[in-house]
Amino acid sequence: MSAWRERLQVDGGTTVTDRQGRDTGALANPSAVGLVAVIVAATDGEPRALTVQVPGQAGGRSDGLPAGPLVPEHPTLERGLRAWVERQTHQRLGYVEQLYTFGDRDRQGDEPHGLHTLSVAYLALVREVRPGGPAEASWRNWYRYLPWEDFRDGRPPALAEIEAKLLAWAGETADPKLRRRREDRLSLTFGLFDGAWNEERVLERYELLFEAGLIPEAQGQSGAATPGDGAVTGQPMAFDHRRVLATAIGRLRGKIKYRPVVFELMPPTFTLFQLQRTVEALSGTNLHKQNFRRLVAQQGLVEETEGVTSGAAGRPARLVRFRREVLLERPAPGFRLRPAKRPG
Amino acid sequence: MSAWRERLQVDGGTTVTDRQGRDTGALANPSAVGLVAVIVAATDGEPRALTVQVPGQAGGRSDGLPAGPLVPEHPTLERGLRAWVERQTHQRLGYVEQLYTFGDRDRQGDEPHGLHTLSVAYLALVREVRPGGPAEASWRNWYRYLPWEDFRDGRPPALAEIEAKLLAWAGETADPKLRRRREDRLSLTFGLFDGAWNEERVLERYELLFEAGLIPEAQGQSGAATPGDGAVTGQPMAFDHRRVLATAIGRLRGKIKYRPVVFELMPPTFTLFQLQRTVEALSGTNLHKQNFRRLVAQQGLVEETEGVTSGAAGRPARLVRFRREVLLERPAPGFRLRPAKRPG
DNA sequence: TCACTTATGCTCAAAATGAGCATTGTGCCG
DNA sequence: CGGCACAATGCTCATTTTGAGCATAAGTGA
Repeated sequence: MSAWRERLQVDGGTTVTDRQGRDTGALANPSAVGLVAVIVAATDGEPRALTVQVPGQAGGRSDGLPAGPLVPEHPTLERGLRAWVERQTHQRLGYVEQLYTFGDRDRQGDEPHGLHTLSVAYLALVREVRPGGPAEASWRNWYRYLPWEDFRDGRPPALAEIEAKLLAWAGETADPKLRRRREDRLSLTFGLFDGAWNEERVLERYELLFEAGLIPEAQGQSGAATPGDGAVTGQPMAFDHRRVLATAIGRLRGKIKYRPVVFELMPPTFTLFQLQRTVEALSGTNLHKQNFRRLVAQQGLVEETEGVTSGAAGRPARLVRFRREVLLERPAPGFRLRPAKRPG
Repeated sequence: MSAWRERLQVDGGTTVTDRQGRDTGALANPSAVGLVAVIVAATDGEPRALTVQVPGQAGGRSDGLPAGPLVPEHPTLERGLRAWVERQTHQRLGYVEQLYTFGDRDRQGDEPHGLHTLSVAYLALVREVRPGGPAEASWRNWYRYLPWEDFRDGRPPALAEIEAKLLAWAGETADPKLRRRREDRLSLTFGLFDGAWNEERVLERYELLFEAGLIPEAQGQSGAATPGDGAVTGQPMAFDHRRVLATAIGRLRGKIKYRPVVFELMPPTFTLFQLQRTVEALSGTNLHKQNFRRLVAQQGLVEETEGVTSGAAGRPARLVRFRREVLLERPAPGFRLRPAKRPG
C-alpha cells in the first residue's frame, strides 16, 4: 500500500528511504505477525481447547495453542490460520472469528530490536473432536488453565486462596489511591467486597492475577511476586497463550447470549439437555432446566427429529436439530443465561 | 520472540536463515502494520467521526481516517495509535478499544511483493469536539458515508434505489444456489423478503454493497459493476476506511446495549433527552422517550445535579451526570434499545 | 395571559422471567 | 411382572420487565 508511504512523508513521520531492496521485500517498519487459534469443542459436557506441545524455556515442553507466523503465501489472515492449524493438528476448522490482536511489547518479552511482534488471535468452534493428528495435539479441558472460572459445581475451591492472595496484593500498597483502585478491580472482576461475579470478565480476572504476580508466565516482569502453585492458579501455557485463551472464553461467554453459536459445537442432532450442558460448560454456571428448554423452544432455535435417546437411565429424550432458519429470522437469538439458585 | 522461529523449524514451515542482518531489523516474514482510528463524538445529536484528508489516486484528496504505520518507537499498538492521532488531528483520546485487524490481501490492493499489510483498527470515543488541529482534520457526520444506516427520520430515502440494485444483483446470477444465498443475505442484512432490519449489521450491509459493486472503492475488484452515485451509496473514503467505519458503527451499536459507553460521549452534565438523542444518533433509530428515561432511571445510570437547562423552548430539563459507581455494580448495564413505533 | 413546547409522572396490558410442582416414559431390580 | 429410580416434559404462578399512551407541569415567546 504505497499510500502509507506518502502519508508518512506528508505527516512528517518516519521517512522512508527509497533505496530499499524491493525484491527482498524489505519494509520501512516491518513487524512479525503471528497467528494463534483457540479451537473449542465441547464433548461430554466439558469445554475443551485444542493444544499442542511447545518447546519450553528449560528444554521442557509446555502446552500451547496452535500457532504460526503469517507468511506471504497466506492469502488472508484467516486462511493462514487455517493452514497452520491443519498442519499442526490435522483439525479442519469450520466457524472461525477473529478475537483480538495482541501486540504488547512490554508484555511478551520480545525481540530486543524494538521490532513489534503481533499475534492475531482467532476463535474457532468445531463439532467433532478428532482424535487423530500429531501426537502432540490434544484436547484439554479449558478450566485446567483457568480453574477459578468454573462454577458448575459451586464455588471453585481454588478461589478461596486466590482471593486471599489478591486481598494481600491490594493491601500491600501504601498509596491509598492505588489501593482503592485495586480494590475496585477486585470487586468488579472477582466479586469481592460485595461485588457480583460476571462470568464474562474472564480476561480481566486473568489480567488481574497476572498483575498480582499469581501467574507463573508473568515471571521476568517487573514487580511480580512469587506465583502460587498450579493447582490454585491453573496450569501455565506457553507464551501468553493463557491470556489468549481467557480472551476467547470471555468472548464466547458473551456471544452465546445473543447469537446461536453454541450449535457450532453440537452434533447434527442432540437433546435439549446436552445443549444445556454445553452452554453450561462454556459459561461455567448452571442453568434452570425447565426454563432453559422453554427459552430454546420459544426462540425457535431447534426443531424435533424422529429420534430419541435410549440406553441411559431415565426417560428417553427427544433428539432435536438446530433450525438454521432462525439465522434469517427476527433479531438473531441466543441465550440470556441467568444462573439458577440450585443446580439442575 | 525467538520461539516463533523454533516453532517454524519444528513444524517444517518456512525456514529462517540465520544470516539476517539484525541491525537492520530484517525479519523472515515481515509485514507492514498500520494503525487506524475511528474517533467518534456526538454533538448536537449527530454522530460524528474525525476524518483527515488523504491524497487520492488522481492527485485529488479524499476523506480518510486518522492512521499511520506502527513503528518500533511505539511501545504498544494503542500508544502508537494515540501518537498518530494526536499528530494528525491534535485530538487526545480517552476511551479506546481495539476493533478489528484487517489483513485481506485480495481486497486492499496492496504491495505486489506478496507482503502483508495489516491494519489494526481502533474505536475511540471522545467528549468534546476540538475545533483546533490541522485544517485537514474535520468532524463529519458518519451517515455521510453510510446514508442507508440512518432511520431516525424514517426509512432512508437512499434505500429504495439500493434495494432495487441489490435485487438486480441477486437476480443476475444464473446459479439458483448462489441466487438463493444472495437473497438470504439480502433478507438478513437489508431486511428484504420480509426480513427484519437489524441495526447492528452495519458491516454486513456494507460488505454486501461492496460485493454487489455499489461501492466505488470496489473499483478494480473482479466483477464489480458500475457503482451508483454518492448520493445513494454514500461518500467514498480512502482505502478501505469505510469498511473500518462500518465495523466501528456496528460494534458501537451493539455495545451501547450492554455497556454504559455512551457516557464517554457526553459532557459532564447533560439532560436525559440529550442522552437519548446521542443513543439514537448512534443506533440510527428513535426510541420511546418515557420508556428510555424509565430505563435509565431504574438502571441507576445517572444521578441528578442541581442544574437545569434554560433558554430553550419548553419546560427546563434537569441536568444529570453519569453515576460512575454503576461500573462496580450489578452486571454492567447499558441500553436495550428497541425502536419505537412513532418517533419521540 | 394564551399558545406552544418539552420535561416528567403514571397507568395498563402484554410478554418475559424465575422457581417449583406434577406427570410421563424407560431401564432395572427383585 | 410390579415397583422404583431417574430423567424428560408439561404446566402454574407470582414477579418483573416491556411497549404504548394519557395527563400534568413548567418554561419561552407573542
